Amino acid sequence: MDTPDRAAAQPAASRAEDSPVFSFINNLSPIEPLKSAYNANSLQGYQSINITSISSIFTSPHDNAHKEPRLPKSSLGEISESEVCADGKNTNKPTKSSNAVRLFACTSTVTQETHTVTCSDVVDPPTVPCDLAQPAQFDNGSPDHNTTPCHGVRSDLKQDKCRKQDVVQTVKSTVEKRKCLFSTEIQLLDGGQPVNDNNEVLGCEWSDLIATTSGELLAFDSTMDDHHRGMHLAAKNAESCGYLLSKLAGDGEISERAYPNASGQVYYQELVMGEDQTENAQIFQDGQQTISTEEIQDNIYEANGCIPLDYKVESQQQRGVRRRCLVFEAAGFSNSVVQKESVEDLSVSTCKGKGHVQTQPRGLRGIGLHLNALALTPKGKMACQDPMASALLPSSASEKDAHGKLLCAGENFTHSGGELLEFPMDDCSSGGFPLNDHVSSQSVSPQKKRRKTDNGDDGEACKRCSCKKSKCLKLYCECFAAGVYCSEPCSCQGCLNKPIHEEIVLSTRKQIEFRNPLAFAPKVIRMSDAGLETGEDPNNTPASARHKRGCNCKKSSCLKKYCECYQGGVGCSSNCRCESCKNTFGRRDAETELTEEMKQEGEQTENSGKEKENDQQKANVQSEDHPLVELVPITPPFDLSSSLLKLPNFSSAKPPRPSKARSGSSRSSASKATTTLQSCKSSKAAGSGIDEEMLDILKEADSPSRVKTTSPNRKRVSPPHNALSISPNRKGGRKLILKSIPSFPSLTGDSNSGSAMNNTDNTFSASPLALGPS
DNA sequence: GAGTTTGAAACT
DNA sequence: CAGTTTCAAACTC
Repeated sequence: MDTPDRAAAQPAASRAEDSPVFSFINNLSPIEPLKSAYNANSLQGYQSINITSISSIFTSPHDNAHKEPRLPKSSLGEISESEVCADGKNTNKPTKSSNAVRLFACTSTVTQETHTVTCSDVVDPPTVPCDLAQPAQFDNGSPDHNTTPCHGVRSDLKQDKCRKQDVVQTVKSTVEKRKCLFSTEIQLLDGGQPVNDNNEVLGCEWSDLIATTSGELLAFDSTMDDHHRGMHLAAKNAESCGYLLSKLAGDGEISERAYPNASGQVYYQELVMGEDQTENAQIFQDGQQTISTEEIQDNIYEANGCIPLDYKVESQQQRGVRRRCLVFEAAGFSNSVVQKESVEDLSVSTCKGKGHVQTQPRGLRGIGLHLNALALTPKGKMACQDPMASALLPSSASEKDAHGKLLCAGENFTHSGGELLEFPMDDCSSGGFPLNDHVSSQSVSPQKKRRKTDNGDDGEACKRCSCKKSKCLKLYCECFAAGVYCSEPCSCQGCLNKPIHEEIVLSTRKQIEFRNPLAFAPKVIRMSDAGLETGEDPNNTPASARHKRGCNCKKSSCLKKYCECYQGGVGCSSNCRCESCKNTFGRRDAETELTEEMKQEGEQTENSGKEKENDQQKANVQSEDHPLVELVPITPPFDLSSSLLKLPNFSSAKPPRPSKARSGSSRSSASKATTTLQSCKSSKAAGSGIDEEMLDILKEADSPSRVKTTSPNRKRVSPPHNALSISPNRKGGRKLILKSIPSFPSLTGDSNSGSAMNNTDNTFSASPLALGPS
C-alpha cells in the first residue's frame, strides 16, 4: 500500500514503528517470522543454489498470492510483471484483495524500488546466483516494506546468506536463535544492531519473539542496509518461527534446527535426504519447520475460522504451498499470505533443484505419503497434485516460464512447472489450490477442490476424497491411500488425515501396512515395471502395466473405472479374478499367450487400447512414467529393484507385493525385474530415456489398433507382477494415476518440459523417502 | 446434485 | 482363508 516512507528504512525500527505500515506489519509479523525461518533455513540450504530469486519470490508471491485467488494465472503473472517491472504501479495489485492488497501494496511499494530486483529476480532467479539479490534494493525498501518485510527481509537474508552464511550458521541453534531473535529485536527496537545477537534472552516467549522478530524484520527491511542484520533477523525469525511452530505443534522442542525428533519431521527428512543429502540438511530443517507450521496452520484453520490475521498469516507462511489451498479459501488474507509462502517455496524451488526437495517434503511430510501417491494418485488426485499440470499450468506455465519465478511465486502451479513437486504435494492442496485460485479464483471457498481448471480438467482433477466414515484413515480414502494429506479439495468429514493428526495417520498407516504390506503399494505397475517383470523390453511395452493385485470385477467387465486395472490403464493379469473380463488393455486370458508373445514381440505396443480414455490413460501413463523414471533413481526399497520402480512410493519399504500375487512367478519376476530395472535405469540415466518412454506411451495411446493386437496377448504378464509389485510401486491407492499424467505432459510441454520433468522427478525422488517412516 | 452401482477394503 | 459388511468412488439419472 502505501509506502510512506522508505526513508525510514534505515532508521528502520524506530521509523517503522511510527508508520502505519509498521503497525500493519506488526500484525502480520508473526507470519513473517515463519517465512523468514523458512527462507533462512531453506535459503541457507539453497544458497548455493541461486536464491537470488528469493526477492522476486517475495515480491511476486505476494502479488501472486493476492492475485491468485482472483486473477487467473496469466493475469497474475502479467500483473506481477507489469507491476513489478513497471516500477511502481501498485494499483493493480491493491485492487485485488484488500488484504492481499495491503501486503501487496507494501510489497509493490517496496518493489517499486526493488522492481528492478524483482523483475530480474523473477526472471533470472534460477540462473542468477544469490548475489543477484539486490540487497541494495531491499535496502531501498522503504518502510513500507513492513508489509513486505518478510519478503524483503528474506530476500535480503538470502542474499545475506549467500554472502554471509556464517551468520546464519551461527543462528542455527534454536536456542541461540531465539536468543538472537530476542536480542536482535531488542536491538532493533533500541536501534541496536540487529545482527547479533546473542543469546541473551532465552526466556522470552515465542510469541514475543515472533512479534519482535517480525518487528525487527520490518525494521530490518526498511533498514535493509545491513545485510547482516537482515541475515540475522531472518535466521532468528526463522528459528523463532520454527520454535513457535514446534510449540504449536506440540513438538516442544525445536532442538537444533528444528525438530528432528518429530516423526513427521523425520519423515520429512528422510524424504529430503533422498534427494540431496547435503542440501537435505538445510532443507530438512526447513522442511521441519514448514511442517510444524503447516500443522499449526491446519490447527488454526480447523480450530477457527477466525484467526487473527497475524496469526493466520504466520500459519500460512509456515505452511507453504500445500495447505495454502485451505488457507486461501478460508481466509482472504491467508491467500495472500499463503501465496507469499508459496512464492517463497516456489522461489526456492525454482531457484534450484533443492527447491523441489523442500516442496516435496512438505507434501510428504506430514503424512508420509508418497509423492507418488500424489502423482500417481488417481486422476482427481493427480490433478490436485499436479494442479498445475492440469489446469493451471497451461496458461500459467507459459507465463511462468516467461516470468520465471514470478509465476511460480504467483502460482503454485507455475512453480510446479518447475517444481512440480511441491504442487503435487500440495498438490493437492497447493496444487489444486492455486489452480483454483487462478482459475476460479473466486472460489475462495474451500470447496474448490475441483480445481478443474479450465485446462482440462475434467473437474476431476481437483477432486479429492469425500470420506464420511473412514475419517480418511483407511484405504477407502483416496488421499490416505495415496499417502497424501487431505486438503481443501477434499470434502471429507471427520477427517483425520491431516498434518495435525500426523501421528494418527502414521500409526494408522503402519497398522494397515502391517496387515497388508502392499496396501500402499502402487496398484498398477507401469509398463516399464511390467516390462521388467515380464522381462519385456520396457521400450516395447511402455503402456502395459499390470495391476498388481489383480481386480475382482464381476459386472463391470473390467471396462469401467470400478476396475482397478482398467482405471490404471493396464490389462488384467493372472492375478485378476475378474469375470467376463473385457479389459481393453489386456485380458487375463490372453495373458499366458501374451506373455510368450510379448517376449517374442518386443515390439508390439502394448495395449493401448482404450479409445475413450486413451487420452487420459495416456496422460496418466506418461505421468507415471515420468515419475517412475525419476523415482527410480531415488530410492529403492528393495535392493535393486527398489531403485527402479519405487518411485516415490511410500510404502516402498515393503516387500514386494506379496499378497495377492497369484501368478506366483514372483521369483522369476524378481530376477527379471532386476534386469529390467537395470535397463530402465540406464535408460533413465540417459535422461532421454524417459522422454522416449513418454513418446512411446503416447504413441501407443494414440494408436488404438495396437491395443488390441497387443493387449490381449500382451498383458504384460502377470507373473512378473510379483516382481513388479516389488519394485515398482507406483501408486498408492486404488486410484491410479492416470489423470495426473495428462497434466504432466502439458506442463512439461508447455513450460519447462525439461524443467518440469526434472522437478517432478525431484519430487518423486523425494517422495520415496516418505515411505520409510515406519 | 442425489441416488445407484460397483468393487475394494475392512471386518468377522 | 472365506464370507460378509462397510465404504467411497464411479456411474447414472
